[in-house]
Amino acid sequence: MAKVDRIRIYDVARIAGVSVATASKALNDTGRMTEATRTRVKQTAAALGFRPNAMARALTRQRSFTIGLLTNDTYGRFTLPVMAGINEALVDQGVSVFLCGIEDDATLAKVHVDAMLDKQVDGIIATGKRIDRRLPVDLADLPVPVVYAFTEGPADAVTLVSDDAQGARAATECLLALGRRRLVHVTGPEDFASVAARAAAFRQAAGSAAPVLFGAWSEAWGHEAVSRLWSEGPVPDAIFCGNDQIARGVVDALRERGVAVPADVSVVGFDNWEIVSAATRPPLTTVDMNLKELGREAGRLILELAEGKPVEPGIRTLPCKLVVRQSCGSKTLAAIQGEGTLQEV
Amino acid sequence: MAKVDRIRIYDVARIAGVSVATASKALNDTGRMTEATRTRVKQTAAALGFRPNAMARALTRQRSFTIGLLTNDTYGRFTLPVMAGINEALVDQGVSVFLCGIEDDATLAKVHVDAMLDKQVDGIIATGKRIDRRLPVDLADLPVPVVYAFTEGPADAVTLVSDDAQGARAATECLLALGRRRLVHVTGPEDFASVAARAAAFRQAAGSAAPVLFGAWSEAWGHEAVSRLWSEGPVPDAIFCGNDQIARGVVDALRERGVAVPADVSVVGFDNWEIVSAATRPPLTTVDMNLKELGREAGRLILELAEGKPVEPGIRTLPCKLVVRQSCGSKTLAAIQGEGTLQEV
DNA sequence: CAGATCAGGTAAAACGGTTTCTCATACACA
DNA sequence: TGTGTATGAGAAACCGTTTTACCTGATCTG
Repeated sequence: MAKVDRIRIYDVARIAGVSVATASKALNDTGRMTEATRTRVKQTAAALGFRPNAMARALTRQRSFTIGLLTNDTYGRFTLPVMAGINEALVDQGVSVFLCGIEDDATLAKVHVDAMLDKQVDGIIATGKRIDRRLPVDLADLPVPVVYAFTEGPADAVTLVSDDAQGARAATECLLALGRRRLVHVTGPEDFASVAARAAAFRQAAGSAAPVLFGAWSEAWGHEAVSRLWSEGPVPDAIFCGNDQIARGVVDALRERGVAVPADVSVVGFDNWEIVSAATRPPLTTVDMNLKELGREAGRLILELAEGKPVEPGIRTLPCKLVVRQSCGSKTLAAIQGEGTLQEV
Repeated sequence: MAKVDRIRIYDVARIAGVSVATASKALNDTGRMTEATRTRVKQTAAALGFRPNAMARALTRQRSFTIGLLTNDTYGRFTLPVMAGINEALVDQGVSVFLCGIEDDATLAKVHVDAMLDKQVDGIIATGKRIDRRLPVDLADLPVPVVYAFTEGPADAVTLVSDDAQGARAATECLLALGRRRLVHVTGPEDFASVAARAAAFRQAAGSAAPVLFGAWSEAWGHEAVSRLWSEGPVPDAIFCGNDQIARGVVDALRERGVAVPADVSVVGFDNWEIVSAATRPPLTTVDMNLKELGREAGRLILELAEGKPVEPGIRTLPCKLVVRQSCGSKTLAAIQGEGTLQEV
């Protein structure tokens, strides 16, 4: 930690032999001056390693090149990829991200939002772990723009979600394309909007009589569902699961029962949570919600809003893509479905 | 998004009938004035909802109340808990955190560090996914203090790591206390410092003849290790695993082999990665590295350094704690070991 | 050749606070 | 009554940029 005094624009100006005003304009490509002067200043600045003080700049520009990211997903399952995307979209615009983890604590959320506003963020991205729940804080009437990503916002807000229906349809159609006919959907709690959307899309593609089993988002529920399915009626030849944890439970239960995956039964998951989907034996074919792209889009949008550009409010739906591994069974599936939303790995 | 002009200290001063200077001093509890004046100003400020502009304040104070968090752990396994701890330590000090994800990309790292310095961060916390690797950027000679948490730093830096040896010892001693005698350690790649430290501690506690199997950090390796152990020499009655993924592979392999856990074999993991350890059947007894506490400590330290207080450089080791679930077998283990580093869940 | 235009540059005023000095006033003391 | 000293408050400088307004020559126009 070397305490060196930073070079100020004042130093650059003095050494380049111009006024501070000229130096500023030269460096920002504004104002009028000979090209010679401009390059001379720029070269001097570069030689001295001048980097403008962002605080001082923010003070006059009324723009801090900083945005706040609010999340209640402390586990990171959904937030991490979103964050990666946001960062990717913002880093080369020179925008930094304040990360604020609020765990469903309204007071904490308020503290963080206030701190962000004090620090003059140019905008806030709100993100969560559930698409149909709001963060425990009201972000309407803030003096800065807000983008909601993977969490519910007010009706007139800019909101980004992944297309649950399209993802579920892709999964179901994949199973049908493989020749499977007795499809079952084993999914999470019925009160999740995603659950309802995926189930509806499943039924639409697989036939309204296709069974849907609601339960918990856990491996244990996957196990239980299998034992229920195999003890009751006709056994399915394909199971589409509401998330990868359930799918893993299903696959494990089938193996223990001596049912071959994918030979006897095809299984498809949802989320593409690699830690689960890649460790399953066999690795899971699953629906990827493209959360990183969703984050990138959120970054782009908050930037546009921060720059005062108009952005159409409303809910934007981003497509999911099916990631084909081994649990569904085909190696030529990509050939069968020629869609852009499909990805062979 | 309501565009309301923020209240400035100027407004507070005018309405309270004092000068800006007095207002500032009143609000910051500095300078001299009658108590009456001070409270009047404070009340006015509160009534108006005045919140000082952090940028302006940082400009004069030379302190931004902002720190940067640099990480290459994009997966979040280790960074997330650390982050949570940092946040916890900093939020009520009014300090915000810039999150910078750099994925082993030196150029990206440099960009982020420069951006952080431009934004006048008061300090930087570097964190990673591996205790014996450095981030791809040199943070020595920075004009701000740096704390290294769960990543390697220069010898004269302030570094925080968890106590691998103590954690491994706790796990091994737990197995011994349960009456197990044929202990095996199944762990990750030999070139990890953590692996070496844990293996050494294991051997020290279990006897130098106790076998150690090095492999990968994966469930698959856990499977393979079991098949190797059960095909070769005498079978163990306790397996201490280098992480929870290996442990889960081990437990699954044992179940498939008809070996009862914990009746026949006790299994202990490492990391307490809940998504793995809690989903294992039976749930894993495992070593928790206390990463959140490590984060909290990192937050405290960077704060002290930022305030100019002296902090003894060197490596600080934080204790792990054993989290007892069902895979090791005892329900009265807590009674056997009376240590403070033990936690029943 | 006077007056208008324009190119190139600078001084000074923001931005919103903090901090250092200075200055009345009141009070104690000789 | 004159002098020295706390005390409370304000004026002004400052932090490091950007931006506005203005100035000075040079060129153009009629």
